[in-house]
Amino acid sequence: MAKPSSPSSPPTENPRRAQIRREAARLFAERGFLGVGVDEIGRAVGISGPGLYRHFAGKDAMLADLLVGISERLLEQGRSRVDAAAGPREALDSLLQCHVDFALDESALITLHDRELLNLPDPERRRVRSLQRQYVELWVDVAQQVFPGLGAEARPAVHAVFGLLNSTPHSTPHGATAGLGDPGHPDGRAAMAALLHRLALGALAAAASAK
Amino acid sequence: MAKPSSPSSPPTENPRRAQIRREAARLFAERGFLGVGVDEIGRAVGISGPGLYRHFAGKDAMLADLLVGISERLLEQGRSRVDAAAGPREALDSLLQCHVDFALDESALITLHDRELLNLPDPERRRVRSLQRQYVELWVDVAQQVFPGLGAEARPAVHAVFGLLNSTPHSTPHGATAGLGDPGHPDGRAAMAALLHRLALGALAAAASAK
DNA sequence: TGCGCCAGTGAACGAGCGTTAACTTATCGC
DNA sequence: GCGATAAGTTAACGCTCGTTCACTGGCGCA
Repeated sequence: MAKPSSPSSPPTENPRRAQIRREAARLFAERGFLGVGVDEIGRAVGISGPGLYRHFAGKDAMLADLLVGISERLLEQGRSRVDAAAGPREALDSLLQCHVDFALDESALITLHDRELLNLPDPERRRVRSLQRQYVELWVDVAQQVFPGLGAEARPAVHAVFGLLNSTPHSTPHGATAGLGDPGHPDGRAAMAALLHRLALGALAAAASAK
Repeated sequence: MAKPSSPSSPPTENPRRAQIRREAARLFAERGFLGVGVDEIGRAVGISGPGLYRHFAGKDAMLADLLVGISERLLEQGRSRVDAAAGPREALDSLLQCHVDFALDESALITLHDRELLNLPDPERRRVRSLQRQYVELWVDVAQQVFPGLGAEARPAVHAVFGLLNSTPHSTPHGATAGLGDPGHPDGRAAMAALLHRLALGALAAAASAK
């Protein structure tokens, strides 16, 4: 009863747990939390259905683990980037690069992050919401310093930019880069990252100018 | 067996059907297609569960009706706006205004539009996908005319802009305008529309310049 | 060697859901 | 007035799904 609940990273992390996390994230992102059965998750990792309960307290616990994890990492990395930056402009670029990396490399988690909040048990949902709020706050502060013209529109503008950045999984279902060179080609990823960076900066700049 | 299936708009549209559509869209957007039961939809319109089957062939048919409807209206209105425009720049502004109106006024449908494609029966899913593809194509053509610098990045850029525009329901769950004046105030909506317009144009412009 | 634990299995349970069936009531054209 | 039809009702069926239970093979360790 005390085993399957885990602090975020015990000294020796069970590899099976990591495997389950990976496959569950992929399946949840593909067909939705309610659209995937535990038997299917089990089959994806080579064990069958109820065997998952040796590693997670339940299906809810898997989703909670994924969402709390991604929210914590986003906020933590975002903060460290901002702290390490020389000025607001560098901070914004660093935040952007960090978020784009998440969107491109962990698109499944990014998808879940704003799609499956509802299916979270109450305490974890509050925690994730709180982390998300702090992350937005971080962006709003930096954005207002770089673009003072934003004013009260900073927060909705930042939300919209998140929508822009997080849209990548929608247009490129499985790591393909929609029309930007060969999908598997490493330059495809770089081109997409650069494009997202430019789009986001251009959006914020436009929102801040011509009121 | 021939009654509950409807062409898009018979001369006299059953008001109960419209009511069911409205409530189902709201509930599906709030908690996901698989997260709401037919009893709940029935209760929302004042009848109970199986009574819905007098108006729709099944739960799937309700979702199909909603998604095909919004896809058709988006494409149809988009095309007529482009055809009526004097030039590419006016066409783009008109497309933007049209899409922003949809995002703000029918946020539930916009949410479903890219979230619940998976839960659609196969023929309707193909139809919706085809309509969406044509709608994207419409945007890509116009965007490339206004911003020739976009080149091959036009399509991913347009997808990203859709993510930006469609993010409004995420940040403002129920018609509230996150931080832009009073939520119910008519100016809140106008301010949000103008902001989204500027953000989208700025993003495209930035993507097209400084390659 | 034998004891205990870890990871996994298949069977079973209980709840919830979409759908169907049988039946009731009100409305409307003739 | 009267039968047909539209619009609901409740009860029930069948299936799926998350979870629990009893059990088992393998591995480390005294």
